[in-house]
Amino acid sequence: MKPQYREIAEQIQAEILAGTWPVGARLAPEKLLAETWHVSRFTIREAMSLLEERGLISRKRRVGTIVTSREPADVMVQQLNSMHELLQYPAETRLEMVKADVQEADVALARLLGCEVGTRWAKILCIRVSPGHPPICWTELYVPEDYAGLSDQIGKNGMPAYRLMEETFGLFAADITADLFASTLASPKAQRLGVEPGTATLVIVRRYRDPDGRLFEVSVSEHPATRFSYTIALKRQRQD
Amino acid sequence: MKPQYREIAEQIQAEILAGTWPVGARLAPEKLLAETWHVSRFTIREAMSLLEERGLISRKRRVGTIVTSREPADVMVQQLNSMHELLQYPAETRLEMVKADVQEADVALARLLGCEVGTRWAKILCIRVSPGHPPICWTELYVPEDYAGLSDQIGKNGMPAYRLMEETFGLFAADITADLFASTLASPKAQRLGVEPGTATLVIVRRYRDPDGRLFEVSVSEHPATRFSYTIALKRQRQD
DNA sequence: AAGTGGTCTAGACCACAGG
DNA sequence: CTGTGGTCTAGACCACTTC
Repeated sequence: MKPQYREIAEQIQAEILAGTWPVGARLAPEKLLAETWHVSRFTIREAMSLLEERGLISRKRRVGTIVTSREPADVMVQQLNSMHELLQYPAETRLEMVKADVQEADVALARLLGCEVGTRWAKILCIRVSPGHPPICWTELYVPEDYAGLSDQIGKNGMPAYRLMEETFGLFAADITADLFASTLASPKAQRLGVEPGTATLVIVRRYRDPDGRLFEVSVSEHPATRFSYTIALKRQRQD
Repeated sequence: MKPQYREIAEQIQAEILAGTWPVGARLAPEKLLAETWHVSRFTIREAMSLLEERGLISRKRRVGTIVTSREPADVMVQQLNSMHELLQYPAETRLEMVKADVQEADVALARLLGCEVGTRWAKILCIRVSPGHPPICWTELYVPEDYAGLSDQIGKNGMPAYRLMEETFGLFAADITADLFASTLASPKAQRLGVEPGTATLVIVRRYRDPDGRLFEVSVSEHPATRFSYTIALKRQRQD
């Protein structure tokens, strides 16, 4: 037997899809809906929670319930036991610093980082190594000049750089984006990694932002082909 | 003012972390917890919902509430308005079929597809084109032999292949994984795409499984460098 | 038979956005 | 001031699992 709140959610969802309540419209208050459907407000609230989960409505205290979308969002969930899985490097690998300096963002760097031209960034060059294996990748870390002290911490406890930033400077990575594309490896880096210049590489640009959207770290990693692959696993839920 | 159910959830979470209730232990029934905390069962249930969301407990009707993890899972959510965003090809692009045949999985193919050696698969070769632009990528689709009829549908309505599979054969892609790595492009494909053989490419292998875990489509796409990049955006929530 | 979480009722008070 | 969703109480019945 299907619970009432599911039944009610489905019917309201159908009505939203049919356009009975267009996007932007305000639904009747919960109390009134309860009377209309001849159920208690509790049951209505359970139904509303379902619709909210699906991204169809937005509920605001003292304001009301607004229709925000006509069709349920297709929600894909990636669940990680720890953020480390986002990085996907084996635990025994370590980041080794090669060189650190400070530079002003020119047009090219500003585009890469997604920042303003002229801002000053600490640039930390590293390689990721694994005992008994060839190096995994070449990594360039960019952090705002104020956080240049990060370079002293690289490789500590095997922690990834963004975690060091969180611990050292009290930041929180609330929003992470990763861009992945193919390129070829320039000569000095190729030498460091022990491969031919011009080798195909997987480039991953990761950008870390705090809860206010401020960019506080960008890492650019170049992985020679065959040494690394990146996996994304997503689950999709049926809506009903 | 923090609601009571949040307060209670936090304290129980702290106790789980401290090991007061180890993984596998059963929490007191909701009714008893309500008495212990001097609140109604509703408030306890709200608290339990929070803990369940965080993956700390599992609730089963007529059985009880079991501790399933000591620390909250770091939940990263990728929300897509439609599954098409997973594919990330502009809407005006289209898949064009080049050739279709059937082949038996040898060791190499079985490894690529993540299937058993000896199973038979329809192999459909395609290129993804965009009007007025050079081709975007070379795509090889593999589907179980029973679904070989898919090849007649390729490019229809501009729908991605997995959607055609869903519509045509009543399947549902509940679980999708994507592997990304760099490679170089072999000669015949390079010619088709109008680039030099040996050009660096981004390879994306996508595997689609139905709710029972059965693999029903694998696509292998090779994107010449500079023509395509893949973006992942994740949000992380603080657990209190 | 006893005990469990899921569902549901019929109330209540609150703080504050909006007219 | 009114109306709103968020929080909360104190009950209830159910279907099924476990004893």
